[in-house]
Amino acid sequence: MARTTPTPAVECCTPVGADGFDHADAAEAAKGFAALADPVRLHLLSMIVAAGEGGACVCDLVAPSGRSQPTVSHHLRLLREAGLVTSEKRGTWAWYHAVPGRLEQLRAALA
Amino acid sequence: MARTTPTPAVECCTPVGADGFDHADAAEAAKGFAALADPVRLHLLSMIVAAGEGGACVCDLVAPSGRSQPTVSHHLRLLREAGLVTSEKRGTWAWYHAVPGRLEQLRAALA
DNA sequence: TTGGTACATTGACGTACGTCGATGCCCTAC
DNA sequence: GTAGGGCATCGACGTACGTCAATGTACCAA
Repeated sequence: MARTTPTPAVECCTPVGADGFDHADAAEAAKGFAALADPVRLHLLSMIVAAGEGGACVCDLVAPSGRSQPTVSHHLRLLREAGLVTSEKRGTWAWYHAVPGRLEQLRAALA
Repeated sequence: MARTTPTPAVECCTPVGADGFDHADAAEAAKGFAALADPVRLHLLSMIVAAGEGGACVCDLVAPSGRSQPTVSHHLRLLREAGLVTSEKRGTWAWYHAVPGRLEQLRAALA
């Protein structure tokens, strides 16, 4: 805390009281941003978003990412756990879809 | 790469070619999001943004963050290195200002 | 000069992350 | 059933992160 100890001669400033963030909200938003804090995941997410309605197949995400298949699977899991994408298994292949609401939510946190 | 090895009977999907992200852009955006990937930094940034034109004094950021002064200093340094805030030393105190352009830039990356 | 205040830096510690090779599970084709 | 491909999980490794106590630096007041 500022100025709990003997105060210097001059006031430092007017305390900033209003912070728009609840602590729980901050933790929630931080998790979302953490999922975006890696170039590989941004790349994957951008491809999934670009795939639109139909979704994107993992088999077409591995090569462009330049990472091994297990690594891609790991990143997709993180994106899923952050609520940014959903996954669906269709026969042999796994399809990932973007969650626009979650993106919008994070964009709103940057106001 | 998908389908470099003998193809199964059915095509998996139509490859997603168009990803809006240049690799360099992705790395740049990832650094910005990494700076937002911590509740403490989100809290600090929100207070600095709320302080507006005048900026926020560090002495009023430490207590609300619930972290030690060195830890707050560390987080402020990361925010500064990510281009989200600037710092200015005025006499005894240090003032931090938000960089609205950088925030806008990251918000745009979520499109 | 001497003392105290504001902030940054350093060093250390535990933990989480990014990456890969190896392996396991499920589905499809034959 | 058998074989093979798609994807997730596991185990291991190096690195980066979040945190604090201790210390350093700059400034102000008496």
